[in-house]
Amino acid sequence: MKRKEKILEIALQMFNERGVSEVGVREIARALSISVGNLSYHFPKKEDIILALVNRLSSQNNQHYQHYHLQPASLNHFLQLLANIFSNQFDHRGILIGNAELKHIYSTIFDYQITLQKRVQGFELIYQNLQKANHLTLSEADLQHLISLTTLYARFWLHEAFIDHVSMSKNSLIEKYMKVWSYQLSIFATEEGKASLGEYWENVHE
Amino acid sequence: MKRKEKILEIALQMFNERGVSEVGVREIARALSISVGNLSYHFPKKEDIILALVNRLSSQNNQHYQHYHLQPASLNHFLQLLANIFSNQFDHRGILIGNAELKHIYSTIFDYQITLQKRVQGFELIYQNLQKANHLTLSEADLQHLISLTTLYARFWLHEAFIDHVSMSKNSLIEKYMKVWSYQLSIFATEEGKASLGEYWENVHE
DNA sequence: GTCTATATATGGATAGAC
DNA sequence: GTCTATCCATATATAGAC
Repeated sequence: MKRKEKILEIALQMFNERGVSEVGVREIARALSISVGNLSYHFPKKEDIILALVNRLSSQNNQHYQHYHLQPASLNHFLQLLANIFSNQFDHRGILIGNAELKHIYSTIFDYQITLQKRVQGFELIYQNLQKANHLTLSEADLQHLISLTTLYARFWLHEAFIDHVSMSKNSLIEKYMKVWSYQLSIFATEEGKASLGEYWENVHE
Repeated sequence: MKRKEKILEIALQMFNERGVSEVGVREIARALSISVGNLSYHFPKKEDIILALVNRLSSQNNQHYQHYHLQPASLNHFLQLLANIFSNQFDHRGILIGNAELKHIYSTIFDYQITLQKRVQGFELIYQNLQKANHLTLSEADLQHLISLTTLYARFWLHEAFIDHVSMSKNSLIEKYMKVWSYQLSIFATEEGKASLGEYWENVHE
């Protein structure tokens, strides 16, 4: 089992550096000092490697969501959740960006439409609870708007970051994109909510 | 010259349907009823085809920007500009989505950082003029926020659309994503600005 | 589990005749 | 401009020794 994990680790590193389509199975095997045959024993197809990495990303994100819901709803905690997800996405950037096979892979793992629905419903629940906690003030239209923008932003900030700001560090990038979203949330935040956003940024800069 | 254009037209159509990486030069040649050698005569590398399509997209978008600036600044005209750009992007979706080579292509055509700067400055100018025209009320922070979100949204709505809503028609998709952005603009719009947004949607539904 | 070797397929790119 | 034929690289997949 150790070997499979090592393969995933090295493969992800190479995908991150050069992109999925630019990395061949021979190169992965060489980087691991094993043979192609051996690699094929563990992951018969290259897609199986990507699949395993996608699953890992997905399950890690789910853990972050679950952890969030154990806490009282607050914009501070919500930003922490986003930062964790952003960090996780960054670490898997190789398989999330410019990956033509990804769509096909998603359709093989699960019903993608259901995944999307769950994502939307997840943010809906979070925002509704933030409203109940008196951190946000949202009309129904505001809520739907925020959900639409959130689902897009939380997925594609990484694409822009990776294309436009290659030279920036992981932490700088996450901070940059978190600040934009924090600002967007502050538009709909109560005074209590704004204070909670402030708490997040105080903790970040310690 | 006729032949080159025909190649671009068919290639783009195939890229849109199946993605750049899934379409081979042999298939393009077959669809055109010419030989691979002949195709290579016009475009020595597959990348040259993509490059030509990227340039076409870029120059068409520039024309839309120029046309916008000939008109008085208004949110109505700005939405029209966005709709034109969205439409153009949709038509070139094959080369904009899931295209691992795109980043490399951009770096070969021009200094990409300068292109980015121009894009940001372009939106800055547009928003500043909309403020002068009394359609938007923006603090400096609002302005920067809106620019950040715009540059991201105007590029990646297409990715989300293509991944999540494959079955929707071009017009429905553009309307869906335009509505979200219209709502975002309305947050910062004056009464006059909101009326101008309303004008746009009246004309759309005629 | 791991190796070497090889079969098979497919993709991009090119050489040279017409 | 257009063709045919071929080269070269890479991916999957498998056989069989250790």
